[in-house]
Amino acid sequence: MPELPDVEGFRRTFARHAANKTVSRVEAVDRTMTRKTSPRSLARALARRRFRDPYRHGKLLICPTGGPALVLHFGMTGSLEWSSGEPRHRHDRLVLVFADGELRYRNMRKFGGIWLARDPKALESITGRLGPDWLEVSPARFRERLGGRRSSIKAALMDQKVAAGLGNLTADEALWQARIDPRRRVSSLDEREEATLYRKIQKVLRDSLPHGLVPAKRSWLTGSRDHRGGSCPRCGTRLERTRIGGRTTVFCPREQS
DNA sequence: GCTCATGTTCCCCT
DNA sequence: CAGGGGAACATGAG
Repeated sequence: MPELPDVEGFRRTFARHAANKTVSRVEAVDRTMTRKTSPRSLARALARRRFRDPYRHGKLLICPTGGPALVLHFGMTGSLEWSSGEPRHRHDRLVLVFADGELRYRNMRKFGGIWLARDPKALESITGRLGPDWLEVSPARFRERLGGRRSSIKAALMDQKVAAGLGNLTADEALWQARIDPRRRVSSLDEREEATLYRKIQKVLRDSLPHGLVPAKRSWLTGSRDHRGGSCPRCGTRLERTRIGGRTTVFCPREQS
């Protein structure tokens, strides 16, 4: 699931249950998921620390303590679950234990990862490869960062160095709403199309935020993309699928060309 | 058995 | 060097 709206949902979960609270201990850390640290170092560094308000950069969730910060990436199947009694799940890869319950980082496929940033410089080494967060980037900055690319527009939107947070679903959705063919070269878009695309991306993200996921709305591409033989919610044309950047890409061949 | 999956990275070509 | 294709990663679901 995790694209920007999903991670924003996880941020809210963390803020509600873990921020301004002290972790009593850290358990069940899967050692194949820790990056540049080990389960033991992580547990030692976080135990008895008090979390501050978490924030998000693209698909990364950053959880500062005042000392080290916990950084989570959810890959394709990650989530954050609060529990005050239910048994743990087999895919829980990290458990933060608090006095009133547990916050569990769950991740079936184990893409993504868990980092410990001991100082601002270490944090910068984790986030530094990402472009600005999509909810913060201005239209001018977007155009500037997009400029000069020779790739398809969809590949550029998925590239987290341009701006961070879009994924396969949100990229397809915004391109469909903007009526732009995902296969087009970035250089072929005119100013008006770039402006429309920017607005649609912002709209897709902002409309999704309250749900904490990208909703499968009937009026959106998301509502039809999963059915075999699905049709365009606007014009009824049979949707087409192809692969761009290694990912399934769904679009309306009539309106996006 | 087979295909496909909302992410990222790395290798090999062009 | 930029970018595309494909594979890899790990674990399912249908």
